[in-house]
Amino acid sequence: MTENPLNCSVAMALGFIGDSWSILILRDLMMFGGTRRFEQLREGLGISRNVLTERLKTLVDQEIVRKSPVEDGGRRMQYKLSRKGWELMPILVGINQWCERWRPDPINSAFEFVDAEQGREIDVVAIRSQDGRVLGPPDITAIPRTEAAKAYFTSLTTPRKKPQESE
Amino acid sequence: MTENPLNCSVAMALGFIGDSWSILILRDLMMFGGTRRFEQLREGLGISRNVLTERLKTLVDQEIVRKSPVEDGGRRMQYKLSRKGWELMPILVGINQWCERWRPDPINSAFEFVDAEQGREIDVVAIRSQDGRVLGPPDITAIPRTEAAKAYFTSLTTPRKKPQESE
DNA sequence: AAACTAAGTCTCTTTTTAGGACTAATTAAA
DNA sequence: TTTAATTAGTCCTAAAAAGAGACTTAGTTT
Repeated sequence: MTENPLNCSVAMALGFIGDSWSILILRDLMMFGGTRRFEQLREGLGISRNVLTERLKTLVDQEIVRKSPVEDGGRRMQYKLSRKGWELMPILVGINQWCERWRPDPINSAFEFVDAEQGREIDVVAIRSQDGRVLGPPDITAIPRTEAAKAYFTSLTTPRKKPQESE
Repeated sequence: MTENPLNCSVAMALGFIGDSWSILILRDLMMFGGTRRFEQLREGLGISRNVLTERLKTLVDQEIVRKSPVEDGGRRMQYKLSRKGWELMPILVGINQWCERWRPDPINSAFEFVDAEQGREIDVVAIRSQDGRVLGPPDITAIPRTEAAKAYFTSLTTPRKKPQESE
């Protein structure tokens, strides 16, 4: 991926989590309490070492994951989700729920996230209004905040030159 | 990406939305009411034609996006989010909110999603219990549902052979 | 009818990924 | 305490994917 004219947060985030491995690394970390070691991740995901090395480096750079020796001064390393990393969990759970909802076969999912307290099901990850109503597509609008974003809206909304509405 | 030992929904989904372009294509579609045309997407995103063609094909295959001629029988095409596609919106909004929360600079984001009714701010996309409490990391547990997932848990939790706890 | 445009396709180059072999520093075992 | 194994990588090569841009073709405008 090169440059994106509208350099929004999403585009930025996708710079470091917008590949399938990074999200799966985070999934594995979350599934196992937030901490895993290099070889566990590699074996679990079936990712090649060089790519895992590179992905972890990026995640550490972004402070999504922290790297530290298992014992002080040792060479064994562990990778641990930071708070910032943990806060991506709604995304993961959201993807998981979306898949469940739309998968063609009704077999159960490999894993499920539950409310730890008594193992109860969690609610659906959704967009809500301030007063708690779940909002669907027509209820949500994207509004541009920066000049660049406004330009993005106006310059590209008309597919063909139709400058007749000049008022 | 090749195979992933734990073939969970997330891994599956990342097979078709786990690259940065697909998500950005969806972002653009969502920003513009759900419908865009090839050239608008290409120009807006700065993606090369061949890659856009390929991405759209995958999204159409997955029924996340629908392709249809602008006029019946015409060659001008439009790409339109399906319901399945729209339901990825919480993911997008979640990523956007996460970015806002963790960005180092306090400049405003390029765009923002708002409650269309009176343009009010929306609530944070979060994981909630059935009774509406926002759940944080320690309150959520991943539980394996399939045999494969259970194996994934047990086979990989111990980094080294420590078979002394054989009971 | 001529010019233009939209939505691709094709080709070539560069960048990423996959798959392994190899390595240095520990750690564990005998 | 010497020897064997393991961990967390690096390095190399082949294969796949992405990027840039020229070219195509049928439908649209002028």
